[in-house]
Amino acid sequence: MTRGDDGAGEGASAASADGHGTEADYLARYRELQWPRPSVTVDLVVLTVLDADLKVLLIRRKEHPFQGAWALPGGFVRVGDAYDDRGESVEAAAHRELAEETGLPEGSAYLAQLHTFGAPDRDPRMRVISVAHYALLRPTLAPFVTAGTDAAEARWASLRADVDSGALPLAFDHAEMLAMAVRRVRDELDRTPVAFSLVPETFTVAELRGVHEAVVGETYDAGNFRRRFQRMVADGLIEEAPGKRVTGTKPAQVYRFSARGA
Amino acid sequence: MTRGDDGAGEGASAASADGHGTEADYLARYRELQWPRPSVTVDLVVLTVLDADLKVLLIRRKEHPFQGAWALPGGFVRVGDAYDDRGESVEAAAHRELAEETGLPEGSAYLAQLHTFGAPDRDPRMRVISVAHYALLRPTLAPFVTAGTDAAEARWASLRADVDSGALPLAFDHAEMLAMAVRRVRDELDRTPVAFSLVPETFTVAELRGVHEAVVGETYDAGNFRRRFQRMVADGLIEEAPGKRVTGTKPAQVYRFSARGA
DNA sequence: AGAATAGTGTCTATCAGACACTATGCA
DNA sequence: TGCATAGTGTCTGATAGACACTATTCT
Repeated sequence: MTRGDDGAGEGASAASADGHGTEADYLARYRELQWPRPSVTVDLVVLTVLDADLKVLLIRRKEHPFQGAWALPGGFVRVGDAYDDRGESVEAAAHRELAEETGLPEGSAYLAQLHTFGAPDRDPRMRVISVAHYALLRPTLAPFVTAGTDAAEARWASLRADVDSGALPLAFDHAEMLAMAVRRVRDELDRTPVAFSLVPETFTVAELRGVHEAVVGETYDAGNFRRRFQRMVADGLIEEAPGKRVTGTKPAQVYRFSARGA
Repeated sequence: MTRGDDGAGEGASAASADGHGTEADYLARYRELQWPRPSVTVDLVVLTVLDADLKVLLIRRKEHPFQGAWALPGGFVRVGDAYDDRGESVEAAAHRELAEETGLPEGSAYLAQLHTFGAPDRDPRMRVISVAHYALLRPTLAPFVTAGTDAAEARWASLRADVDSGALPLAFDHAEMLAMAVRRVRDELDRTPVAFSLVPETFTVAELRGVHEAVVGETYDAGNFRRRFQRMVADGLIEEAPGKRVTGTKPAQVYRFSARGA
């Protein structure tokens, strides 16, 4: 790049090409300058597993564009006036939106940044750059979600049955965001403890296996999966919890995630 | 979130609360509205391996703030007027900046998005959200880089000797970006073919091993690494290239990356 | 008693790590 | 000739996958 338009760098060289003067002087002069700026939003891929099926939270659009279509929840990052009031961080915006869209208190779900989508025409109204995030919600909390959404219609859509089939086409580039989120979660499933964000606080071996199967989309050998599970117990990643899970058959031991594990 | 400020969604509900009318009408009215927007930049963590040492490209800042400090190269994403002229995509901005900062033609390096940094005060001048990327450059191209950078002083800094030691403190939140980039590359090294972006077009077993060692920061058993290498040959990921690499001792077979591999 | 799931054992193939070793070209 | 590096062989332990099997509880 040429001098004068680097990122967080020398953007004010047109106002202060020599770079002299105090920093305070510099900042004061800096505000005189204005370049066009994009709107910045966060979009959320909120995932859970219900009925052994991977689900995503979708909102029905009431406005143009894509009126009536389904879309990922999201919202603008609040930037205040961008100078004296700087507004919220991107992370804070994502947490705030997640709480607002689900009606659940902040911290109810695992939330992480996914990817920033910045194609010039991704929103027909104007230039919008969106920082996509993914959130993993326990199935025990999922039923409470729609209640929290004010006005807008919301639903848990099945990835397999509703989205991949094309029955529910998504607005904007949200299909791409969703696909990337699923790919990411699949990838992290075997390398990070994300799976524990998709089961109840306490869970059985079969329940954890069910989450893996729903996310990856194929079945696992129950015996082999149990051995992996046992290793996690041995490593201190998982610990026994009191009680048994009563099903229609032999009750199963319940476990909980142990944060102090490897 | 509440109606009226969702991300790429219903931002115009204040102007068109009923959602009726044609989409064209809607877009026309939409432009009347303005909220404060952040500046958006791309920052680049450009990495290479020289002398068995992981290096990062740094630029010396000539302006406030952080005048005289070292920083990652970067620049604004061009958004045109954000309406009729939408400007470039974030990816295009990253590629453009990489070419401008290095003086190398586009496509000379592997480039991927890393993470978006959006703390409200990360730039003291104003609200700036930066989409950080990382780029992996072959060591054979690295020496040509500084020549391409106009005016600004640039250097290949050693991560170990210059940055981690604290000898070269970085401006803004660039240390965090750098740390995240290194973590990411380490992570991908064994799961993706990124290592092939850090060796010459043709390379020996020892050269590829050297890249792994420089990135991870520990030595590998030569014999064991060779077996991994051989498996990649067997899988078609790597193929023999003509010629031998002449060193001070026994010449070594050279190989090349084969894109059609697994 | 029978169904269904919880939970165990075993065999094989693959791979990482440790390490001893041979082969070859240059100084 | 000696040395440094290229390149090979072997052993062990950890793990994934396939699959057969036992144990326990509910209906």
